[in-house]
Amino acid sequence: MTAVSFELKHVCRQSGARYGLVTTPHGSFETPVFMPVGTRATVRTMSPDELKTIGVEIILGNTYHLWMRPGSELVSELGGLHAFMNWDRSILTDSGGFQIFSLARPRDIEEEGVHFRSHIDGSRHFLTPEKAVAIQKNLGSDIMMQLDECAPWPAEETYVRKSLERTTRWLERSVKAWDPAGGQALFGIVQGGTYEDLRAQSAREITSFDLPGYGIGGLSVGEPAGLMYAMLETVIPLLPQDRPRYLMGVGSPDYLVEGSLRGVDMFDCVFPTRVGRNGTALTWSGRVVVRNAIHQRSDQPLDPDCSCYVCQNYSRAYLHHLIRCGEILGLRLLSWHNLAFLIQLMEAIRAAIREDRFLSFRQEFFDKYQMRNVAEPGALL
RNA sequence: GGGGGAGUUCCCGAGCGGCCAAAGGGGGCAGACUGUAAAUCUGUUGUCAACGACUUCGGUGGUUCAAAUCCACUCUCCCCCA
Repeated sequence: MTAVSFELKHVCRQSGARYGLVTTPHGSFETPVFMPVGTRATVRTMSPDELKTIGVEIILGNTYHLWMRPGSELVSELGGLHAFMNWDRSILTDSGGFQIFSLARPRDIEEEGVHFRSHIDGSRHFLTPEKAVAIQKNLGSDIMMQLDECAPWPAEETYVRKSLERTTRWLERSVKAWDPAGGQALFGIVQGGTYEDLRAQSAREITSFDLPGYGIGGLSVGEPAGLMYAMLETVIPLLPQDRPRYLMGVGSPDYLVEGSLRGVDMFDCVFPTRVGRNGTALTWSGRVVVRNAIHQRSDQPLDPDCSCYVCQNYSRAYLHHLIRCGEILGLRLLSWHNLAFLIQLMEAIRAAIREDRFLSFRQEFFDKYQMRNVAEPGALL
């Protein structure tokens, strides 16, 4: 019995998009799903109870950050990440692969692993595929990610090939370090930059390992959206139907719709929380920069069609004021709304897939969703 | 009444003959943010017919090729002594 299982429940007859169910030792959730990011054992500004109220069923933690502070042994000693942070639903932990991309320099990466300077105190550390598994074992997440190398964009083809092939070798080592009967799943990660042949090569190599799920990494790192969609169209047909596909680090509402259409089951992103802390709300009409002066006197909610606590209780004018003041409640309420909005969006996506009308839903969505900022509250009507 | 100090662009505050439309900060206006070194970062912030021109540094009048910067008078504020 594997720790994490996936059941493909329905394929939309109109679009081919998937609706499924993932079960972990900490519960089940329907897919496509959005997973809020809680890098340091907390989704910034949000309590676990609030996340539950919103309807969040799985969140992320980060291997690199929790390794640096407070340390994975300490988390283990206190009963694992679930107990430590008082979150009894599912947790997926990232391996530190993204930190290779954002923190390490190219020459710090070698075959054996990657050298890091702690961003906290500057101390030197060495992360290997085996160590990433060991740390995640201490954390006790439901889904562990392999240590991978996320190449930047743009990147030379030769570099991307070397990096994807190393990611495959790192997966082999990760699998050896992993105990499939230990209550935790391990996902491999497809890389390959924006080269179709390399993406296909990586997908074949990674899926040669029989795993509970597969991540698609190295996308949404600055490349045009069209390129990302093309890569998904290359990779996803090469992934097994009966395993969840996780598009790492995505994303914005439009990406979630387009990713779901192409067969992605799981998404995660810091976007809603970060952008919220910086004064932007996500709505059915597009992005609303509540920080902007135009909302100063608006008694309207962020989104009239949103059922979240924030939209039921606070005006744009008040949120504008809180953000302008730098008040903590402002950061919280915008994070809250943005997460709640994405959860509602995913619910709507799943419903449309189940009811075989996802292409229609997508059309309606983009008819209303402006890719640029929405200034006037009236534009919501 | 006597002595000393200060008035700078929305605010605070540098500048103390030319390289000054005037540092820096705040505030304002806008942009970015996608497996979180991000409650962060970036641009912009006198006017205009705008790679040039014009108006600004309490006021007025001077000195000088040239003044926010020097001189005279004047207005306002602060401190000390009586």
